[in-house]
Amino acid sequence: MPELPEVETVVREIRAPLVGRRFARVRAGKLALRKPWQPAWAKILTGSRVTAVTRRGKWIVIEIERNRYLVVHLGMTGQFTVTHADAPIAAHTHFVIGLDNGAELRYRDVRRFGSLTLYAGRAELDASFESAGLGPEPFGLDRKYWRDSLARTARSLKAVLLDQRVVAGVGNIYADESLFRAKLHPALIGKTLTPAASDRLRKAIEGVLTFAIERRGSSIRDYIGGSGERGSFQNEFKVYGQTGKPCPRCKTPISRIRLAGRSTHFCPKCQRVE
DNA sequence: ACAGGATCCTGGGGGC
DNA sequence: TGCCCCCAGGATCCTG
Repeated sequence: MPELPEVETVVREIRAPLVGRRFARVRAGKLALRKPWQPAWAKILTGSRVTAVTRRGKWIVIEIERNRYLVVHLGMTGQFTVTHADAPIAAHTHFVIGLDNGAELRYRDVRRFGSLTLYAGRAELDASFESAGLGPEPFGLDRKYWRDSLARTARSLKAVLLDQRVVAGVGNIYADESLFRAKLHPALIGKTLTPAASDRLRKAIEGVLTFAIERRGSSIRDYIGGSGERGSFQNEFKVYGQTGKPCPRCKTPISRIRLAGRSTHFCPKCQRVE
């Protein structure tokens, strides 16, 4: 579910209630997430103070004193919230971390595609991102890097946008919305783009993500922010999930195809194959 | 190198 | 009400 705007919203909303607090109690559920949780990690976390909360691509990084990093991925249905301890614990809640002021950090994930992992040190954290080949953040992307990345590949633009090694943070919603904004067909082959079209796409990604963060992300089914409230960018979709509805620019019905293994939405008239 | 499919999971919605 | 099928903000592995 969550792509960069949703993850960024969670990070912004859990940062204030977490930074400076100590983890007082860590309770892990029995069901496994995508990466196995080591029971020993609970002991390490207990009593430790949070020093920072940041984001890298779709990953949440919670920095803890003594050089530990709790890294969280929300998968498709992950929810990461700070709530009052007396709030009822929803089904599919896999982690409850009590804070020293009585609040609770909770991780809920219906499909369990997400993960929580503890890294012992910055080097280990960096190595994990590096071994995955995680690409640069989409904001302030180097123009030449982006042009070259496209010029080098015979893959479709949709496939490139979804590839976290090329650019980190874009997922299915924002790939489709970015391609619409840039007026580029999702099936266009990277190496066929003109430099101008490449630049247009780079700026479209930034524009769409920035706007989506302002709207606190998209809440379609499961997503909620760190404070538990829904986002509203789902009300701004131009093409994602708009199959058959009129294109906001030219009124042509929005098409839906399967591309790079994912549902792909676009305007067959505005987004030319060129 | 790349496309496509399967996999990990659970739940919602539509059709019958 | 039940059943079956398809769908879902992701990542990764395997085959051809």
